[in-house]
Order: sequence, then structure tokens, then C-alpha cells
Amino acid sequence: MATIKDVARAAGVAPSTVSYVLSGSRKISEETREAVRAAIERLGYHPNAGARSLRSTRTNVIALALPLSSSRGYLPVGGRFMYGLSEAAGEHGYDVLLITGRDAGPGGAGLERVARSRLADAAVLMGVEMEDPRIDAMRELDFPVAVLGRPAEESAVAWADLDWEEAAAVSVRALYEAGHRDIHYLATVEEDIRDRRSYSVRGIDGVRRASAELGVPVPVCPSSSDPAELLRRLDALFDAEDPPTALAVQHPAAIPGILRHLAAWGIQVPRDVSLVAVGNFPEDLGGIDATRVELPVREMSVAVTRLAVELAADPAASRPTAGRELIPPRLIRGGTVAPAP
Amino acid sequence: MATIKDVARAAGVAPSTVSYVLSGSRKISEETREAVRAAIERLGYHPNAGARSLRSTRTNVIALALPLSSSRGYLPVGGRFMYGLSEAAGEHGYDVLLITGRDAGPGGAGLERVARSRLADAAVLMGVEMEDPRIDAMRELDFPVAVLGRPAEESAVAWADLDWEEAAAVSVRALYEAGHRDIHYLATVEEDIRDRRSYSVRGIDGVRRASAELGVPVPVCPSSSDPAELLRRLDALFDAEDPPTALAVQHPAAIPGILRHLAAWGIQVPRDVSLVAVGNFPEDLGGIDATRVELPVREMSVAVTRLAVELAADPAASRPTAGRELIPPRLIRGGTVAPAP
DNA sequence: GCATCGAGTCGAATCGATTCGACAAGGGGG
DNA sequence: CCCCCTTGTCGAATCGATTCGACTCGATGC
Repeated sequence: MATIKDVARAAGVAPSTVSYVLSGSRKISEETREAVRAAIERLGYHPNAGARSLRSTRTNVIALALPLSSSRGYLPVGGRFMYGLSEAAGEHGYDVLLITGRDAGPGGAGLERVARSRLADAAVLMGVEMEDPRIDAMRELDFPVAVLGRPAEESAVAWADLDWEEAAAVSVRALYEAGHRDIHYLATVEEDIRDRRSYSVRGIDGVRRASAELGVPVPVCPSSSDPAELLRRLDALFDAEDPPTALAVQHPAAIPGILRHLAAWGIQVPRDVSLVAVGNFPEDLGGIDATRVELPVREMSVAVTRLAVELAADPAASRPTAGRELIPPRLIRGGTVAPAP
Repeated sequence: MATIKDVARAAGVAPSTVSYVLSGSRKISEETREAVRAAIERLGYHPNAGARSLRSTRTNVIALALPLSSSRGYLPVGGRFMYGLSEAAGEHGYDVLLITGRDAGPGGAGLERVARSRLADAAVLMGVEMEDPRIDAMRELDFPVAVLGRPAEESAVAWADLDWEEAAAVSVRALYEAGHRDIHYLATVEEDIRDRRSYSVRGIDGVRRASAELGVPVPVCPSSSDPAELLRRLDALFDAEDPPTALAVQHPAAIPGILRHLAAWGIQVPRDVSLVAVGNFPEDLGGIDATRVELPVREMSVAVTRLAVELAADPAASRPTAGRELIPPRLIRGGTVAPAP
């Protein structure tokens, strides 16, 4: 592998000159610059990452911590954000290092190991709890952190998240505007509500707000990670006095199963009941063209990466004003909402 | 951040002694070792990754290249393997660095950049084509590579893959054994067949083999990435002279949509038609408990990681016998196969 | 004609770990 | 009693890049 010395020799200059050509931090004459560039090209030179980070204390790497979900093991959402973050980081000249599983979560050794060994310049934490001990741990190490999700104490750390409260409100309003008055909200799985996860709590808050605004009751029913149990609750809903004419569902993964189940009862969407999905992945609802408020994976990734990169470049920026990015929801009209009868 | 010198001073020894305690490559007396360990603990010392890799030319990082799929953008499968690989690598003391998108594919600069700058000790390539120029490029750089998927020239590179041929054969046999004689195989999407992707071609080969073995014709129909088009083909299938009594489907993502569509026609699974899924993700078929041959994500990750780690430790091993891991399929019996009428 | 200045380049120190040769102390054999 | 070997530890060189101070050379000012 070619080193900076090889390049210097090939170009007939000193190693430091090569370095200055690369960094642009000192003025180098046009002809020298050209000679160095040619040598670099010819030798296929890339600076050794270890040496560079040792000397400059910058790695150009962002760590992405994808912890286990307490209830469901690996988060499918992690895969999507991995792609989003990797691409966004690439545009800033950063690579992404993974920390997954137990290691990535609260109390996990992985994040601290990466911070202490300077494997990365900053970390993006996902699946953050409303209160997260990892944030304080990293602050003590002076390790910049940005969070995907909205922590309880918003000024404690830089974060980016979808405005879940507004997302839920938007979904309810869309159904109201189509004329529905018997709207039910199928919230996140109950474990998440119990753990007071941010998107669960805020989603329900948004429903309450919209309900009050519109002057229409919108009952909230928690979903279940057990498909059979979920379908039982669905049955209970439709067996009641006045069955809903519209559903907003903040558990997108369950939607294909829900539609199948309703179809087996002869209930068709949107003929008999309208449906809005809240928080599904872009381009993925099991092939259903639902009316929906998507999880803005790309926007969130771009936002959180920008925060992380800024902090990495200037760790001092961490304290005074932790960056905040509340991303407004967008309603996408699909084929699962019809006017109320 | 504490350095090895700080630890040495705190423990009253030379830095080299600390290093030997850490690596165990020289004998150190029990009491010195204890003193060093205590100092390390007290200071929260972790070796600086840059310095370590500079000196030792080992980074303890594996790069994971997740290229774009020509037809569908980001591979959902990438997210699953990311988790699998990260965990498997962790058990060997390695971290995982991501290379995604255009950068990760053939001709992409990412992989070469990582190799040349020694950001990683080895790479795992996924979504490898039957012929893949990246493999030769990495060989020229003496950069160890292991592949998730089965390349055309099997001895050219270390690889791990599900035995797709046998997987398809197993699915057909399972239906045959349940008494079905009108079995159809819904293969991968046609773009993949056109591109002669390994799992597509080998899946179809497996069907041919099973069909010949069993003495029963098994027509093969390519799937489509356009849901509407797929459903049209499905209709054509069931509108024909003798509609199938059983389907094997190597396009798991389409299965929820297929079931919904059949249900709308009054065709129930498994009452009217049996179904086996081939190559779905573990614990993910949109909530359907299908009879299936899963993609063994965990086994494949473990296997390919082992290959990559071996090559990283001893790059010379690359040439003589490139490792091969052909993972046998396992049929999981779910509720979508019934005896033939 | 000499001092000054700026542009462009070089040399050397440095980052933090690894690793090899050297060496001190103690034990055993002749 | 001396030599040699083993055990445990140290010092110094080294990996490859960055960066600061110093230097050279030609141009400019007076």
C-alpha cells in the first residue's frame, strides 16, 4: 500500500507538501499541486485512516447505535435508518460504524468502547427512551451524540424526530374531513405505551388534541404484538354498538393482517371502513396503497446526520443549544379512505 | 482521554508492560498484571483505535458492502444481514463498518476507499452478481473478501449462501408429499431472472430437478415487482384449464398481497390452494404462519463472518482454498399446506 | 544595494500504541 | 565461584499522517 512518502518521492516533494495539497490548508503552487495529484492518482494513494485519526484526532466516522427493542428484539426500523444514515453521512464525507444489540443499549459496553477508543467522532442513538442513561454517559466522555427520537428533556441532547403528535392529529383530521364521525385510533403496541415510549405517548396526545379540536370523540385502543390478540380486539371493536366507520392505525406492520381479517368478515376497505396508516415505512405496506402519514426516514436521517456532523466538527456546540429537528408529518392520499356513508 | 502512558504511570510500570498485559504476548508477573488491570479499570482506559491500527496494521473492523439493487433500490435484506453480521462480528471482537448504495456496488469507490485507507481488515460483500468485478478489484489490493451469495465461479472467493436449489426442491417436495400434483412455482421477479441472479437461477433449477425426480410437471412463472401485474398473472394461473392446487412462492414480500387477492376471489389458503414460501425472512411474513423455507439469516451471517475473520487473520489463506458454506434449507411447517383434495 | 516581505516548501516533532532487543535479578549446574 | 539460562521488565524504534516553525528565493521598497 502506498504511503504519503511514496507519493512525495514520486512527485519530488516533501511529505508535508503532499499533506498540504490534500488538506488545502496551506498555499501550494499550481504545478506542484498538479504533480502531487498525478502521483496520487498513479499510485492509487489513500491516506491511512489509522495514522490520520491518530494525528488529527478525527476519524470521519459516525457510530450508529441500534439497540434491541425490549419487546421485539431487533428493530426493523433500524435497517431503514441504517441506509438513510449511511447515505447522509457519505455526503458529509463520513462513514458509519454499527453498534447493535445489547451492546448498543443502555448499559451496553459497545457505545462506551467506541467513544473511549475514538473509533468514531460522534454517535447517533436510535430507539431512545424518554429518559436515556446513555446520553449522560456520553456527555461525561465529551462524546458528541445526536438522537433519532425525541427525548423527554428536549434540551438535553440534539435530536431529530417526526412530529408524532401532529402525525396522529393529521390522520384523524383526514378521516374527519372525509365525513367520518365514528373514528377509532389503533395505537402502538401496549408494551410501548406502558414503557411510555415517545412516539406512543405523543401519538395518543395528538389524537386527544384532534378529538378536542374537532369536537368528536376518538377512542384509542392499544395494539398488540400478538397478531391473534390484535384481531380479537379488532373483532370487539366491530362487534360493538356503533362500529367505527374509520380507523387510524399507528401499527403499520399489522395492517396487512388487519385487512385480511376484515376481508374474511366481508368488511372491505374503503367501502365499509376507511383507514389511515400512521408511521409506516416509505414504500412498504405489504403492497397496499393506503392513505398514510409515513415515517420520513430520509428526512430524519439527513437531519440527525447534520446534527451529528456539526457536533463532531465542533464539540463545544454541544452544550449551549442542542439542535432540535421536529419534522412535520405529510399526509399521502392513497386508496383506503372513502367518504363516510 | 487516558492513554497507555497514563496507565503505565498509574501502575508504576513502562508503557510496553501495559501493552503486554493487554495482548498477553509476553509473560508478566501476576502482581504487575493486577496492578495494570486496576489502573486500566480506574482510568477507564481503552486503547486508541487509530494508534493501534497504525502500528499493528489491524483494525478489528469488517466492512459490510450493501449495494443498491438494480431494480429496487435498497435491499430490505440488507437490514437483516446488518444485524446478523454485526452480532456475529462482535463475537469475534470485530466492529462493522457500512458501505451502502452506489458506493458499495461494482465500480463504486467506497469499497476501494475503505480497502486502501485500511479502515477495515476485510469486507463482506452482499448482493453479489454471478460475475462480480469487485472481487477481482479487491484481490488486486490484497484485501480479504467474503461474499454473501454464491458467485458463478465458486472457487474464486470465499462465500456463504443458502442452498437455493435445494430450498426450491424442498418446497416442491413438501407440496408433492401432501398429495398435490398441480403445483406451480412462482419464481423471483423477472428482473432478477433476466439478470441471472444466483438465487433466481438456482431456485428454478431446483424446481426442475424436483419436478424430474417426482415425475410431475411444475410450471414456473416469474413474479413481478409491480403488484398489479403480479396479480394479473395470478388470475391467469387460476383462470386456466386446470388451476393449481398448490403454489410455491419465491417472492415472499408478495405473499400478503397474494393471499388478499385470492381471498377476494373466495379462494382460501389452505382450503382451496396450498402454499409454501421460499426465502422469507425469519419471523416475518406479514403475520402469516406459512409453511416455508426461510432465509437463514443468522446462519449465513455467522458463516460469512467466520470466513471474513479467518481471512483477515491470515490473508494468505485467501488463495489456496477459498471457504465455501452452502447452508442446507430447512422446511418449517406452518398452516398454509393442506392435503390435496 | 540592502533590508523587508511574502509565497512556497521543507524538516522535525508529534499523536498512542506495538514489538524487538537488551538487560537486571535470581536460580541452578558444573 | 563463575557462567548460563530463565523470568520479568524496560527503552527505543516504528507505523503514516499532520502541523508548526523555519528556511529559501525572488520581488519590492527606499
